[in-house]
Amino acid sequence: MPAAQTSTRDRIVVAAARLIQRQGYVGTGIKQIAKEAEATLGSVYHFFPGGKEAVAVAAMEYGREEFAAVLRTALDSEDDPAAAVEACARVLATELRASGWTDGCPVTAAALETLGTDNEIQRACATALSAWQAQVADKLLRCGLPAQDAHNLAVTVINTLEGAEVTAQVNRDDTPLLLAGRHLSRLVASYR
Amino acid sequence: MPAAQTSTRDRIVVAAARLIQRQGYVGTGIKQIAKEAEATLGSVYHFFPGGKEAVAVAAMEYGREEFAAVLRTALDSEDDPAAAVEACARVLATELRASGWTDGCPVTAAALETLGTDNEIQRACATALSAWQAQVADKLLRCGLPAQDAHNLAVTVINTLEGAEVTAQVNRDDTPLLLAGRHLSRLVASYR
DNA sequence: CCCCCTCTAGAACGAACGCTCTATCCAGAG
DNA sequence: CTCTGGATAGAGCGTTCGTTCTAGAGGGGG
Repeated sequence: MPAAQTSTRDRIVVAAARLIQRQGYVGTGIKQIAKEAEATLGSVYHFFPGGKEAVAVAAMEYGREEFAAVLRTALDSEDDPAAAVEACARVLATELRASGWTDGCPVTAAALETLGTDNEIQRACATALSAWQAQVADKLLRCGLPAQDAHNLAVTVINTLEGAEVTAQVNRDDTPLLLAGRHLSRLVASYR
Repeated sequence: MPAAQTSTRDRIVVAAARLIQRQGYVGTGIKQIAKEAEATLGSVYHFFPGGKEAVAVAAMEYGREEFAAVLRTALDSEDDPAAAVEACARVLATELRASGWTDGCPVTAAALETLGTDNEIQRACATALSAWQAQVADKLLRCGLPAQDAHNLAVTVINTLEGAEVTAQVNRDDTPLLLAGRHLSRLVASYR
């Protein structure tokens, strides 16, 4: 019984989330997940009879909540909506750099790999993106922006952060994220 | 000698580019590339002794030029820089929809899958992103924007389009791209 | 004519894949 | 104590992976 304290199931989900975030869905093997989680193959299939796809769905949900928490903290750290959006970009930049540029968006890679397949993973990724957009929209609404503007802006805010994060990872440089923060901040301010 | 007219090498590169764009680098097999290109495994390794990675690098370069051509046409279709940027988003939306939401950015998936590996594929992806940014920056410069603003904006323009395209693919809906166009247009206009 | 070189063709290899299966462990119920 | 069922453990299945290798097809120069 290694790596006690946390349940085996949780360790599997966390390990899967981290590995898929870094190597994608196809590039991550079930055996690798088991090894990283200090579990065995039998345990993985015990908790996830649906196999690799079921593990990935659980991992996407975990990643969604993890990222949502980061977003919430950043959004709540500033009263002004423009400043709040910029804070999100700053936090992402800090965390990405701290991870050695490896831990980007937890769902993008898996989403792109499973595009044509109409599966549960796609749905989980879409749900995550919607949830994050809703968080930003909620903040903008509470700051008094018109409903339509708030929802539209929230979509672009998340999308720009996603794109900037990818570029930051590829270049191993957080400038794209910081620029995204500055530009998004200016954009949001222009709607006040 | 099936599928004449085009050289075997070119068919391999084009097929690889399309497959990697849709399924990622890891998810695309060498044998699948050969089959799709109507070539044999021997031909693939004849033209690309470097193996799968060499094929992928050539595919990334092809994708870079293909996307650059689309970008060039869109940017040249409008005089006003804000309108030009919005035209890019519109063209991407049209093409993405026409492909059945499968043909997104030709390098993002491969870039994310090979993040920690410090290989040629990473370099090819970074080069592609830089090239596209340079095209946008050039347009903004020619429209009279200050050099610093033009270069910074170009980074965010490409990143936002990338992120919006991913969301559009996941949701099978081009709204994210159209919103990106509107917001980027407004952002660019605010720097005039 | 033959030689040679580019390109095509696909069998075969070891490794890794997702998954199934049986066996074992062990805490708690009776 | 025995019994039971959730949890753990990993060998082994068939398949596919990237790669290597040998063999042949085809055509221009000696």
